[in-house]
Amino acid sequence: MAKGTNLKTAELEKISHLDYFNIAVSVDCVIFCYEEKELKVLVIKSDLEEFSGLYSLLGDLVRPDEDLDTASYRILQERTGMEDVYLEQVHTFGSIDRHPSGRVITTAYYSLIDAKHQKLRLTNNDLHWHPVRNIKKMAFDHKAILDTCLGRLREQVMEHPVIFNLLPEKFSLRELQELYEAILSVSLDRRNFRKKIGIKDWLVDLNEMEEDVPHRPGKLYKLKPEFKRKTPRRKSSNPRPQIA
Amino acid sequence: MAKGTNLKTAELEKISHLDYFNIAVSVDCVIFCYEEKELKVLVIKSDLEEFSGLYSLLGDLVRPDEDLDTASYRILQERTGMEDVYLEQVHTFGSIDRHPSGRVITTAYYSLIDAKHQKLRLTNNDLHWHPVRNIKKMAFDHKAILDTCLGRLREQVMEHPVIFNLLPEKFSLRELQELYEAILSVSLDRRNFRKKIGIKDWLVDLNEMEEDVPHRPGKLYKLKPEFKRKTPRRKSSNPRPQIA
DNA sequence: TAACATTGTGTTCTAAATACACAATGTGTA
DNA sequence: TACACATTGTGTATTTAGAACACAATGTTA
Repeated sequence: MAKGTNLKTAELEKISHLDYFNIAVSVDCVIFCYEEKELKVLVIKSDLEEFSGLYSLLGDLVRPDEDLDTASYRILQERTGMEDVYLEQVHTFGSIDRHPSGRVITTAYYSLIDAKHQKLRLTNNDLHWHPVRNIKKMAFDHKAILDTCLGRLREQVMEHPVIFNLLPEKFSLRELQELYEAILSVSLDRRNFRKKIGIKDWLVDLNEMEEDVPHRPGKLYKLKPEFKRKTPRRKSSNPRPQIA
Repeated sequence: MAKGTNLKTAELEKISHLDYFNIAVSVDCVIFCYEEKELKVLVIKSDLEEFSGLYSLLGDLVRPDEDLDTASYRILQERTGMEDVYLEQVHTFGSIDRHPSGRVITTAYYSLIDAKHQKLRLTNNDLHWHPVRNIKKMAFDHKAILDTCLGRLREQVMEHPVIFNLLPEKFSLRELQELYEAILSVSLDRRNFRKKIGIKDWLVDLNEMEEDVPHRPGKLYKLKPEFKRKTPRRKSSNPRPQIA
């Protein structure tokens, strides 16, 4: 092993039934939605004795014939019935003792979906949307995974038009602002918020109005199509410098 | 597997010698240093037929009894002889066919070290520092790993005092600016650069001057001790909002 | 002692962030 | 039918950060 991952085929075969392969690989998905003015995450009751009563994230072992992105996409599809979702890898958690049954490393993804479009397989009623801010404790290291993904979401939200994956096609600026406030746990000045969103030039004015609201209706907007990217953004390796 | 990673011990044992464990887990380290006014990366000649003549990053399989972080730290120590290094996880690469000899997923870390303090095990003379901007092609998917890590480094450099891990304890503002310029591939205005660094309040003026320079010597500075963090920063999950 | 390379420093202009108030519109209800 | 209510839509003044830009002083080398 002295030369890194430059394993020769023979070497690889020699060790392939030894300890080196006794690490299982899984993915876990932090699937966010926005419902009742709250950021929620899809969780399921843990069926391990050790974690009885606690919730866990949705995950699965990675199959030998699928890559990590495919595995997380599969989980998302199985659970939400949705085809076209925003999904991004965040971090890999690999502590020795993170899984009580053996050595399992897991790669965490976060996903943003529109609550209205999802059709949960709720036949299994352990599966449900849980408000993120109420969650204190989870099975495994899933609370740490959730926190890390929430941190990443908060970073992304400032700079990239990802948040729209949580909203229906048409939305008012009030709904958008409430969503930012829910994710960031802050309150924002309405005029400044509108100015800033305006500068970003992400939205199209649909010339339609809200309906069925018990107050003066607001204009409806949608995201400009060129910003609808469901696949993970590619990080430019040549960003505009911010230093001097 | 329908309940994610909630594997019961029995389930785990049942599958533990089946295909699910036929995925090997490795780490790869993108170890940067700054030498001769260039950003360099530590590489080694690939010893696979398929990649003859190409360089690869330093990596190794993760041992069943070590964390991912521990594994990458071990590689770093083995190769550079250094004890106290900056190391941060970046991304996990899991394409099915990324390794010609079998299914190997790898978690990439990047590391920043001071070229002067390192004692390379150069007995193996395939191992060397290679200028990052010359590298066009590498073994495996290592060029993509390098690019991703360089992208992360560029992001970090703007906001966090990580760059100082590439410099000796004492440095001049010119050296610091040249390092920023090397990493970001831009040229910066000297007065604006100094103003911006001043605002950040990262440095201590040592009241010492450069020596042995063929021109007017500049003042020497060092990083304030409270910013010396070798361990990965913890991402706050409650950042200051930048929206409105 | 002159040419050279580099240090150290400040102002103006522009862009973005923040703080803040009032008239207009549609709904619900007395 | 008119009033209370909730919310929309809009602009200015202040502060803060970024960008562009020039010149005298210092130490080295030839």
